[in-house]
Formats: sequence, structure tokens, C-alpha cells
Amino acid sequence: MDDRQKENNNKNDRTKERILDAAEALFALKGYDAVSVREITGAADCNLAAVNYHFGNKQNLYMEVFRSCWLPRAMRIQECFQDLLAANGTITPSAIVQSLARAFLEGPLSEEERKRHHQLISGEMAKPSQAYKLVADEAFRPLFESLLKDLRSALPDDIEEERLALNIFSVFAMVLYFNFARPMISSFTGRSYDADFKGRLVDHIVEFAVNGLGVKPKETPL
Amino acid sequence: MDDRQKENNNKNDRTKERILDAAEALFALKGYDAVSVREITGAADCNLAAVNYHFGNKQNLYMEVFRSCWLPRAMRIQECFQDLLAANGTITPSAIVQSLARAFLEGPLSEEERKRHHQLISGEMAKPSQAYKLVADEAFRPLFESLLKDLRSALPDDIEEERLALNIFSVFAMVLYFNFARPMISSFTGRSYDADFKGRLVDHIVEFAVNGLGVKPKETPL
DNA sequence: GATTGTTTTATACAAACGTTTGATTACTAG
DNA sequence: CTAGTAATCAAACGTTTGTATAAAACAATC
Repeated sequence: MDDRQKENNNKNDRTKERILDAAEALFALKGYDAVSVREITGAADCNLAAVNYHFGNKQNLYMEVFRSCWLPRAMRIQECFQDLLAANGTITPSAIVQSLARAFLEGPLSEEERKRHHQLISGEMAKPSQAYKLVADEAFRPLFESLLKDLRSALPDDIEEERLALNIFSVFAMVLYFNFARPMISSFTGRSYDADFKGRLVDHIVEFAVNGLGVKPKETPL
Repeated sequence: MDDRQKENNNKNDRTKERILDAAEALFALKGYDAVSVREITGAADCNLAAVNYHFGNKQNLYMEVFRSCWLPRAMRIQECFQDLLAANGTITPSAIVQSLARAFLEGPLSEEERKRHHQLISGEMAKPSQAYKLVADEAFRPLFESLLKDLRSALPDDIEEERLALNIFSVFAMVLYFNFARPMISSFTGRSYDADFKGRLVDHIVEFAVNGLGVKPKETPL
């Protein structure tokens, strides 16, 4: 019974996963409306009707891309952040910011994955659909809460809650912007996003944000 | 001759401008591919063929929206920034950041205009088209250069060029993110984007960024 | 008032869209 | 081998898409 089910799923998922992969790549590249079902099934090398058979309709396929492609990757990034932070020993503001920046900029994703990941969410933030709620609830909110907790423990107790939130958003802003605005940043600085430059960016983000937090907690033992 | 020309243009531009306005609103709301020519001409209350008559095709209309709607507004924002900065007297880092943040967050645009403006450029950064080059060359680059010059004069001479650029990007990151991610920020903080909150955001950006710049120039006369 | 050039109109077109259908193939279970 | 289920396929559905066309309406000049 188990074997039957498993083999069955494997067979089913063969084209189903090819469709998901092709759909994700195309949706990331051109956006939902600019991609046709024929384009997707063409890239996935399967029949036109396969999308409706496996996913019901185009919208469901789009949602499924976020559910089973985007979210797991977001989880991997977040786990990478947690690991980096844990490996850092004590939880200081600079350790938090650095772990976050590294997880996003040079984290577990391949360059191709990072591009897809970032382009998908860019499209969704520019023009939110149903997928936005999914992503906000399952990825953004938990990461936000986790950062809130970490930062609260690393900063003096008398800091107000709203200021804490704004600080987190500001760090987010930099991390996401340095991913989001890659073309512009590369063009204006004349530097490509190689390992060197990404390391430089991480250093900058850490320095800028740690100063920006505006408090000198225990991490400066002077 | 003048009158004839003028009246002629007025007549012509009547529907032409209605189309531009409707197109901008719809493109901002739903993105290029999700908007049909029929939808636009319907909203502009004119004939279907008017788009092709006045603009040649849909793509040209989209470009014209950026050329004659978006760019002038970007100029107004930038002028507002220059005015605020000039009114501030001496050019200090905090004056620069504050002027920039205020120009973008509470600047010359109405709330509706700001929404359109930001949504149009979000879509273009998420999936760049020909319009991106126009916007980068005519708006982003000049503002960037202008900020570079101002900041250079307000910071010590020994600061390296790349660091200066990264600082500008970081300030940009915050200013744009606090516009870009409004839904998320409102949802997570429970605050709506009223005058109060926007003032709070400006203060936060200034404080965070000025500390982030990490140097204590003449503006702290202590 | 006829003429000329410009704008608007109704209509048509082929192409592309998402989705449905019914036949056909592949595979499993009895 | 046969019955039955799941997956694939070619073909077609009815809409909607962007664009083209040719006639009508309009405005200004002579």
C-alpha cells in the first residue's frame, strides 16, 4: 500500500513538479499576467491541459508556486539566519544584523534561486494577490516576531516597542533593498554582485544598522 | 496662429489627457499586462481606437505615462527636497536625510498621487521594461548624484567614494521601503499612515540614518 | 458653402487566451 | 487477461486581446 502510494505520487509528481518549476521561473521572470498556460506547459514539455488537470486553473498553480516553492525557501533562509546567530555565541545587535544580512545576501540559496525568490516576492509586493497573505502570515510575520524577541533581549529594557519595530523595518529595508535594487546599485557603483561586493555590503549593513540602532549595549565593552 | 495652435492642442489633448490619466491609474493598480486597451478607453470614456490614434499602440501609451506623468512628479519631489534642504540653512547630514524623507513621505504629492507614483515604479523595478531606463537616467541618477555631492560636502573629506554611495543607498532603502511596504508595516505595527505616523517615520529615519552614517561632523558642535 | 485636415466612431480581424471535452494511453489490482 | 483508475493527449470551446480600416463627425480656411 505504501509502495503503491509512493510510486503513484512519484509518477504524478514528475510532470506536476516540472510544471511547478517552469511556472515559478516564468512567473518570476515576467509576472503572472504576462505568462500564458501554453508557455508554461511548453517549458515543462507537457500537454496544455496538464495545468488544469493537476492544479485546477492558472491561479491555483500560481498559489501553489508560493506554497511549495517560495515558502520552503523562505524557511531555509530563516533557518540559516538562526544557525548563524546561534553560531555567533552571544546575541548582540551586530550579531543579529550580520546574521540576517548574510542569510539573505549570501545565504543557502544559489544565485539562480535567490533571483527567483526575490523576483517573485517583488512582484507580489508591487501588486499583492492572494499569495501576499500567505507569505505575510507564514514567512514575514514569524521572522518579524523572532527578530523582535532577539533584539529586545539584546537592547536595553527601556526601549519602546514601536521604536523596536521601526528598527527592525529599517534593517529589513536595507537587506531587501540591496537585493531588490541590484540593477540600479550595480549600475551606479559599477560593481557586480560577486562574493567580494556582497561581503562589502554585509559589512556596510552591519555598521550602518548597528550605529543606527543608536544604543551602545554590552557589545562595546569599552 | 498661436490661438489656433493652442485651441487645437487643447481640443486634441482633452481625450489624450483623459486616456493618459486613466491609463496611469489602471497601470498603477493592476500592472501593464493586466490592463486592456478596452479597459483604459472605457475609463477615459472614449473610443477604443483612440489609444492607437493618439499613441500608436499600448506600449507607447505606457511609456508616455512615465514620460509625461511619472517624471514630472519625480521632479516635483526632487524640487521639494532641494527647497527643504535650502530652507534648512547649513547642509548637514541630518538636514539632508530629513529633507529627503519629508519630500518622499509628506512631500508635494497628494495621497492618491503618491500611491500611483510608488506603485508605478514598484512595478517597473519588479519587472523592468523600457521605462526603467528612462526613469533611471532622468530621475534616479540625477538625484543620486545630487545627494552624493551634498553628502560629500557635509561629511569629512577622507570618506571613500564607495562608502558614500552605500550610505546613500541605505537612506534610499529606508525612505523607499517605508513607502513600499506600507501594507506590511501598517499591519505589523497596527498604525495607519496618517500625518502623525508619517512624522514619526521621518524622525526615525533621520535618527537611524544619521547615526548610521557613523561620523560626527560639525553638526554636533559639542 | 465647399474644401481640407483632424479627430472620433463603429466594426472587423486574426491571434492568443484560459478552460473543457472525450478519446487514448499507462498502469494497477483482482 | 480483464476491469478500472489515473494521466496524457489533440482538438475545440467561447472570450478577450491588440490593432487596423474605412466611414462619419468635426473644425478651420478659403
